[in-house]
Amino acid sequence: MKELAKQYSPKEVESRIYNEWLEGGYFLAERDPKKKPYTIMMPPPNITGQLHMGHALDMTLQDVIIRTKRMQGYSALWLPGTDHASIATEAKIVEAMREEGLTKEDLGRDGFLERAWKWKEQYGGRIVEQLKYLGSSCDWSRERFTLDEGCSKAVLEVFCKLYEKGLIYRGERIINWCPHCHTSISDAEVEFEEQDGSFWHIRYPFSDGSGYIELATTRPETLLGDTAVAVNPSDERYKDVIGKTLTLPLVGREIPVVADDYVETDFGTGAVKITPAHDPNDYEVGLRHNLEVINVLDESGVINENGGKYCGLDRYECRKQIVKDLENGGFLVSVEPYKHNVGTCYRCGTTVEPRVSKQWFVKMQPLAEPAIKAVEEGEVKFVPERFSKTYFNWMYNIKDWCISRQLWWGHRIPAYYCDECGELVVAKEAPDHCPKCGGHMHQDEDTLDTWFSSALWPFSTLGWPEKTEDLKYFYPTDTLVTGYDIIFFWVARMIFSGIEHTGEVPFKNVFMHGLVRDALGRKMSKSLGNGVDPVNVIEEYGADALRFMLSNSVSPGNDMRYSDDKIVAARNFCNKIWNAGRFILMNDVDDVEPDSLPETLEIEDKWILTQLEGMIQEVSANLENFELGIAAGKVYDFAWDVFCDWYVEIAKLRLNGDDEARKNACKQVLVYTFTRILQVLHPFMPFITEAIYQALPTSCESIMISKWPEYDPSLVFEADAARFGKIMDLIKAVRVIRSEKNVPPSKQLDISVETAETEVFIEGAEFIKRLAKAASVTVGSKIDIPDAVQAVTDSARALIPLSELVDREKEIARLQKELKSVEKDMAGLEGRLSNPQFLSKAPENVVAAEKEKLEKLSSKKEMILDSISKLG
RNA sequence: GGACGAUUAGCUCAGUUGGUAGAGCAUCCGCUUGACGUGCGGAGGGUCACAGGUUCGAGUCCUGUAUCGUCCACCA
Repeated sequence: MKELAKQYSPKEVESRIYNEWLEGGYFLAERDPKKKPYTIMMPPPNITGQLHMGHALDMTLQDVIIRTKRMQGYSALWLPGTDHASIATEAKIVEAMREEGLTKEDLGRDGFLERAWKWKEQYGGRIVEQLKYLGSSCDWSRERFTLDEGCSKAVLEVFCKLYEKGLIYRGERIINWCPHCHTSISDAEVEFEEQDGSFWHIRYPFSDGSGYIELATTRPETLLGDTAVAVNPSDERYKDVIGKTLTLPLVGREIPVVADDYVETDFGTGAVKITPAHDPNDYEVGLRHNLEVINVLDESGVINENGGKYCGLDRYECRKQIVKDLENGGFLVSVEPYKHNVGTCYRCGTTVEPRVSKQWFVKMQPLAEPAIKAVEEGEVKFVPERFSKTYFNWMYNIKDWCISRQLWWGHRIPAYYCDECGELVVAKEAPDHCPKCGGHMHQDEDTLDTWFSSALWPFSTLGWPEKTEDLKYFYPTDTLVTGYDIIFFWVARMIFSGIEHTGEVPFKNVFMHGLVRDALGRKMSKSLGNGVDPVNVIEEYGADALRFMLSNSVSPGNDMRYSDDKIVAARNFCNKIWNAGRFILMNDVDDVEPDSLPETLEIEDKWILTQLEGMIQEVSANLENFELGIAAGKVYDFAWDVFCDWYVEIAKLRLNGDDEARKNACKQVLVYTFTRILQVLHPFMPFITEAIYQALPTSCESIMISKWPEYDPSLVFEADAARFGKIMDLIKAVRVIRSEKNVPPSKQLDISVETAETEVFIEGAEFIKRLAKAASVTVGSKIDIPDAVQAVTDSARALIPLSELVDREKEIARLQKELKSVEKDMAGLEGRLSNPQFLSKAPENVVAAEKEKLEKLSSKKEMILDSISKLG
């Protein structure tokens, strides 16, 4: 007989079992032509990162799905990997270097990259190890890294292909510049944040001395780059000044007044200073009016030589100085406090500066169109569906994607320029010399946006652009699991990339989840210090508890809260399962034939099997529809309330009895049912279910490769289950009486059951004895016991002679109260059933169900009335 | 300015196609019950944010309002 400890201790089993899985090779996905593939690509965590609750949720959901599919007979591939996260990683390395007094330039590009790779070796493995603590069943043999050889090859291929098609171009545009990260960032990487600022009203004098124009700005320092003032052509106030010349205060530059529809007449003064180099709208105006573009900021946000005497001042220092000078010069009219949205860098939070510079872009329009269509036509489905709206909204208004970054850590842009003639060549391999003049060529200094390589993840990881066997078998993938926060960054870009480069959508389903917040609903963040480290939680409560807590409280697309209460509840559930297993094993089940049922099934067996089948059917459907939280809840209820609290308690009757045949039959049903509970629970709680499974008599060496239980209608016994339900109802009713009358469990009762269905309760007498603590159970169609307390159900009433406890008045009052509630329910039902509209319009089965309810209630009412009359 | 989400028991949240509300935790009562006190049995507690509408019937569908939250846009 195998024995388990009284309490489940995760630490003792988790690492052992994970290693067994690894050794068994169960995570490896084979290209089995007899099986259907099911593929999930893991959203690659950043190499710099540590596992946080968001990862834990994301990974748990993926593991639940992939484990289910694997058990369901699919060739299930969950491909893991990490992301080089160019900007985030480079920032961290630069920061570390700064503590040593080093800059990037000190090391040079090669030296820096060497250091970055070392960093990757050092920290890249950490998060992977943490994924293993969680129990993640990824195919580690296929682990990838966005900067590895294969992914880099895919990036080169894509870049060159898009360039040849004219979908990648280089040009001078206004882009978002992060003065802290020293790089351009894409529109998606800018986060807007409401800030308190000021609105400075300034007057720009006309050059001919005929007065001035008043305008307002939130960024006075950009005045240094002004090359015009714009007004709306239809604005009566400024009709006569269009075309006149102004003298830019402090600078003295002559700038024109131009007319442009972009200017709103009812905002501010109706006149706008135009700084083409440092504002996206102004840039557009500048293009329309052929204005000069004067860049006044350097890469750190410091005023450059174009700023004249302000050169060398930080942008905010300059702002103060300019305001002071404007005031002294009499140009400042007024200052008002002003709340406005300021763009910040999503990585470092620094206020971004729009800046004109030469960058590489992806032309989005032609790529977006088929990607929109794929979602519209349901080739890619969002779960929940509403996120497709977010997706469409972004895709319909898409702008070209700035992909060049002034960083070193990343895929270097495969563009080469001739030192002599400036000729540009884009090629996978560096050309020896200029094809035009034979001159020496040098490579573009910039690298690509990290999301450029992530966008290729679903196929670059399978070997694309080679037509590998893996690619043929596992692509397109099935489901992407990720948070709604990266729809733009990643999901959308994977969709158009997949379609463009492979001709197929990269995945069929996008299962979105929300954020894990703290117990108070706040975002977990470093600055708040409210983050909960999943590794600590695993150490304290076990990976299964964490996983179950996360999957039990998830609902698609919604945020969730982490709380200690929930994790404790999940831990307790683990313990419950553990002890159920322990109980079964204590009953000497080694010889039980696995996966078979006894020839003779008793009523409680038929009942539990009926319940089991229903649960299997529902949970399988819920999992199929990505309703993981509902699925987890159902297994929890079934395992705890149905199996442990009822079936196991009743099983003890046979297990403690002398009839060996019945004993063995009971063991068999116990093992059969519990094994299926473990299997259905396994995707959620892989470790504990494996530990118990291996101790049980089974036909498979590991639960994770065992066959998922399928709904078997031959094990559904509705009539028997209904009869058993009547017995349960009576037991519950007696328990209520016991509790209300404060009858201690040690006091055994003599219970008489009066019922029209005597055979049901004769069959259930033993159950009633055990679960309602009765010394004897007498069943009859007519029972007359004076001074009995009565427990009434739909189909029977239990009479309990408790003369010493019976206070007639109180008992009558109690019954009267119950009568009232029954009558209330009946009134509702009768009302409906006497409504001709209801009878004619409601579906038949609904009407029949209502009638049945009413019949039950009315017989219950009769019994209560009878009880009252007997007492009175 | 636009879009979306949330609003259900004291707290955290379920509620799958409309059939008169559920769980966990918390509270209260009882329990040395031969798996488990990380447990067992029982109880109390909700006019499902508000106002209309559709329907025989609405927590569930429609319209509007309020509060909170998120995303997008960015009027200088």
